Amino acid sequence: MLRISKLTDYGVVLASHLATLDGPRSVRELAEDTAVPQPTAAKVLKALAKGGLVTSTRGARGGYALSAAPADISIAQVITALEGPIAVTECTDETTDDGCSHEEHCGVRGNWQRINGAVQTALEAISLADMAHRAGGALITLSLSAADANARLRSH
Amino acid sequence: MLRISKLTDYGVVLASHLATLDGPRSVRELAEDTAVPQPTAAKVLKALAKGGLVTSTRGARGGYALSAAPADISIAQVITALEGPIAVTECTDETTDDGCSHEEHCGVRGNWQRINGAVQTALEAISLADMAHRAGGALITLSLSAADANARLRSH
DNA sequence: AAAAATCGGACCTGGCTGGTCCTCTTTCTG
DNA sequence: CAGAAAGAGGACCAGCCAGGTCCGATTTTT
Ligand code: SF4
Ligand code: SF4
Repeated sequence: MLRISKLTDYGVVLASHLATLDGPRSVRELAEDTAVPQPTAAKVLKALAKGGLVTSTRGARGGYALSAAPADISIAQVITALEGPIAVTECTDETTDDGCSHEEHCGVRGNWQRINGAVQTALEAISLADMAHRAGGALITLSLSAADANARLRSH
Repeated sequence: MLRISKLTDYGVVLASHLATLDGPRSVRELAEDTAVPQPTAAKVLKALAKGGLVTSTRGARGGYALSAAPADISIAQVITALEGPIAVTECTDETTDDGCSHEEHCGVRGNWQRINGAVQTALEAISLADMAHRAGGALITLSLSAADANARLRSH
């Protein structure tokens, strides 16, 4: 299924909604607007705050707000904040020194890492501003071109 | 993490390895070559067979072989066979009539579906032949272009 | 002082993933 | 024909983690 977790999805929803606002809002308000259960929304927002994507103000009249302009926050950041670095396969996760035993004699590994890179690049290119606008903004298109591929490789 | 399951990964490894061979091989042989534990490899190959990606011959001297040319099998097919249709979010899975309650008033849904489509297209474009060759074949490149995006949308 | 919020956890539970094993059936081979 | 080799088709289990709830402490406003 290649699915992102539901919590992450909520994170994107919450963040995108925040992108349409200016000032900080309380969890209750945000939860109501997005139809996400309050406790869950709170958990997600806490994680986003820990990731530095949103800023929180405590106390009465406190709440959450984006820490940067909507166009400057990518959904890749949201995903990373909620569920760690993007890694399609186990071996593409550089943080944990792996669990995949073979990795040495695995022929497909290199290609997976390139796929992973492509996905990551794509998600990094999509901003909250893009997501906030219905049917708006940039869309990923994928082209398959050996020339481009090699160019990309050489440039790294 | 956005990760594919380990079983699926093994499926890709096994299928890619099969792509480098011509005749059918037994599970034992394939497991040894790829360093995948035999019982697990058997399970994976059974799933691939059910998905029609590999053909099996029973009895002594039996085994598994690809059911088509390596260039004609995409890793998207492998993933689909192992873990169902590609669905980045819950609402992009058309088979199950959803679990995501809101979906109605969810502003980001449309964009997710486009992302999903892009990922799917990308994975469909990568063949086993590509994966089998180390550092070989086509690579996905991503371009962000509103014009292309709209063109793609209109064409659907 | 009281109310409104977030912070930082702990906590639980169900489902799923990874992995094993066993029994049947089919086919080849001697 | 008999036995060995190999896949088909499940059942089965342990561990993990996602999803979700809740509570006490802290901070700020009123
Ligand atoms: S090394 Fe190979 S088998 Fe291991 S996670 Fe990477 S692609 Fe999968
Ligand atoms: S409808 Fe919205 S909240 Fe539900 S799965 Fe799709 S993107 Fe996520």
